[in-house]
Amino acid sequence: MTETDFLKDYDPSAFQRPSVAVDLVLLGLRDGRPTVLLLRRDQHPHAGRWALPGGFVGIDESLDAAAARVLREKAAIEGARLEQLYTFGAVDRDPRMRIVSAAYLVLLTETAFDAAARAMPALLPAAIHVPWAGEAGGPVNVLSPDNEKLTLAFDHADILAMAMLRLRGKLDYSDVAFALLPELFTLRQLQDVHEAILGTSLNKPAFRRRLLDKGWLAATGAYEAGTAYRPAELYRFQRP
Amino acid sequence: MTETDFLKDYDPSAFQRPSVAVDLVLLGLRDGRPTVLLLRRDQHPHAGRWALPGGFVGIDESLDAAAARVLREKAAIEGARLEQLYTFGAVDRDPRMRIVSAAYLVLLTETAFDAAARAMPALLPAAIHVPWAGEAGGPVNVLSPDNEKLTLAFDHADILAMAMLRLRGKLDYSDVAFALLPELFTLRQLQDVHEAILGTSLNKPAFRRRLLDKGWLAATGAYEAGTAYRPAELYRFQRP
DNA sequence: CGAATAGTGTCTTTTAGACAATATACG
DNA sequence: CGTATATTGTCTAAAAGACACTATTCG
Repeated sequence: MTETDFLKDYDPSAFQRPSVAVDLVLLGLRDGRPTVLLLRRDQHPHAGRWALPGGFVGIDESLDAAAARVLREKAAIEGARLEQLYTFGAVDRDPRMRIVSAAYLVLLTETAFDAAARAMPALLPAAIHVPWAGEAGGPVNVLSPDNEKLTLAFDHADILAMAMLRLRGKLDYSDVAFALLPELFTLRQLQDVHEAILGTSLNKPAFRRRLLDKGWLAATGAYEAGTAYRPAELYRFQRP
Repeated sequence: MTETDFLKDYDPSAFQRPSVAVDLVLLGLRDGRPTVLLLRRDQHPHAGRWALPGGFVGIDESLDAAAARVLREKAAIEGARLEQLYTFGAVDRDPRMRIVSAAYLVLLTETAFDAAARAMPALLPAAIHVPWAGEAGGPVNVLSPDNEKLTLAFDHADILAMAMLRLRGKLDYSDVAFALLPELFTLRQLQDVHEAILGTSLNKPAFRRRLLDKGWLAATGAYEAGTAYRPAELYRFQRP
């Protein structure tokens, strides 16, 4: 190792550093479709485009803590589950300056999603349409409430595509689906969540069997109310 | 948004920034066991402990490019496949200064692994022992060639544990296993790789059926040579 | 031929898909 | 009772596990 390398390793303060940021994918389901909360940029660059909420990471703040803070500041949400997704580090991803950004995924129940949209009127709930491009995933379309196709700022479309892909991949070995549902839910609601994330329809008896066999579901004996037909039993998620 | 927030968003150069680094998990198989290449630290902090090769990310260098450069500089490897693993951003993960580090996984064939170990004598090939702690993964043990348990520097044991977990998770829907094998390989070698990563033994006929049915394998008609018994046919990996 | 491992056949068990029958609510 | 959906039963098809049998090479 040369002297220069040595110094470089030991005194990186002598070198210019990238800024470090976090970006949040706030994901919920609306009308049975995956939906994300976006902020409209009104400044250069990408003025007029829609962006994921984000913020810089403080020098005394872990990545996770920064994500939690941004969640609080920009969406008024406390204590939701944050999961790191991927870190985007292309040199030119932000034309203003070099920013390395760790993307986080936050899964919201319908209640939490609506509360955030109400508390922060600047947040636009935009539906995500995932064209079925095979297992590999692919670019996603983002639609405004008026069904207009939105253009996202920076590389945020890539971030969103990765979020959807990750979600699909984790669907049947993790508890992500339950993070999108309220405490009590019916098996049909659970199946709807799976179908929305996968973008396919599933066989009902097989789905029930499979999920019940996992041992993650506890029947409550209570039933949904206010339906015009036979009410479904309510279940609760319970760690295996 | 307050004036302060506005300035903070627009002029982060006024704030202290974390350093950004990459750390590499250089993974191969030796004697049928997962093995990682480590560097011994001889400076404070964690002097005497073993660490993953790593380096700082330049201001004009993407994360991926930095990982490729470190791979070249510290392991003399060109053009291997790099896959981003996770970004570690705890405040105190390095006592010297705030460093956010993106961990990358590099899968090496036995040939490439040995070449790196020979080209860079400082690199120690350390066997990874993954105690079977269920699907969730867990801490891993790292053993020197003399079978002594090594203590890793910083949070590098966490990084390694995550690498093994990721590897296991991707094993049967991606081509990771083939990245650890030479161009031509036997089905038994492929099964050995799977067993080493999973830490379990697999059923031979079922394994063959499953892998052949994926359509990723092309029989070459050639056979291994120099065995004291019936030679196995050589296969090649071929995208589906 | 004996030893060692490659490769295959087949039976059983498990899991998933299809489809329909039964059950229960509301009005 | 009619309608709409929940829940279950059952048949079939596909996948995985177990185990043993045959095949091929070396010396």
